[in-house]
Amino acid sequence: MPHTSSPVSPTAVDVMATLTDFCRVYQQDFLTAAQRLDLTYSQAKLVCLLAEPRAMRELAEALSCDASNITLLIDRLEQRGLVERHTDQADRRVKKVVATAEGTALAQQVRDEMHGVRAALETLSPSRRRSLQSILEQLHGHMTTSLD
Amino acid sequence: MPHTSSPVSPTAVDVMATLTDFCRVYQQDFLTAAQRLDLTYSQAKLVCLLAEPRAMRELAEALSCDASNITLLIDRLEQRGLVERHTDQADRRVKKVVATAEGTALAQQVRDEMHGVRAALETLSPSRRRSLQSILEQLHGHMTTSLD
DNA sequence: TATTGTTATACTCTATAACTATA
DNA sequence: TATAGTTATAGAGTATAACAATA
Repeated sequence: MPHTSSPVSPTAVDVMATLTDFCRVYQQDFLTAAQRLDLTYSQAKLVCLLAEPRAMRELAEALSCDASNITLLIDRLEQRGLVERHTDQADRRVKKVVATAEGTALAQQVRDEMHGVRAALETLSPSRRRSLQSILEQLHGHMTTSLD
Repeated sequence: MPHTSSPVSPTAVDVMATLTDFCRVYQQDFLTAAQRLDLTYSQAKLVCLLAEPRAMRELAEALSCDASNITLLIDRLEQRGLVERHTDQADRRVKKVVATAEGTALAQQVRDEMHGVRAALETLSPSRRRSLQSILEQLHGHMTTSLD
């Protein structure tokens, strides 16, 4: 049951186990960063998603949760002055959620607080970094297009 | 504000953005797989962690939540016959959680149900797969040792 | 005394269903 | 009639604090 690197190429299953371990550590780093900034996990995810304005419905999709939950989550972020609701004039049913300056700054702080991931990435040589970037883009592209 | 691949090597910040996107998709695939098997997110994580017996305390650490929460989570898994508690004879305060045959099989099913990640990994050439494996091991190793 | 696991409690997250306002 | 967002509610996850059993 090979789990680590071997002279021959690892199978997709081997890589998946490694990827699973890595994503667990990544997620933990994200959670810790969020908590240091007084954000729950979902709040931090929302703030980081709001690089540009998004409808409530889109945010529910991105968090893969029911749309009804977004109301309260955004309520709390709005009370903290991190986001604002703007009715879409093209379709007055839609509310676009927009990050305020504070919200945008906090999203950046979340990323900055992910010391573990950041430091680990700094240990990569430029060529390995380029390689990782390229492979992740291939994987991500394949996974998102296959969902359409 | 470069986000995608470019002729020069991407910075750690560039790669981090890509990694964030990828981990979000990965996590969603895991959640969907868990829900198809009637497991909550935390339950699925626990089941997948129990390749070998672990103390309640260790599980809390792995899920980075308070130890008190593990009690109810394990209660539910135990009621479904997926895990068992065994008092550690070396230290009778400790309870080791052990996956049953059904629990082990279900953990494997969770991994099998992650079609998106699996299919994406299948698109990698052997050399890129080997490269990804090696890079992830470097990153994971760096992040876990820096936490000690 | 310190540690493991449990219980009780309160807050947050999440899904479901019923409602409103717009389309 | 269909859709975007809201409200109400119930079930699950989580942290805090206090407790029993064991070390």
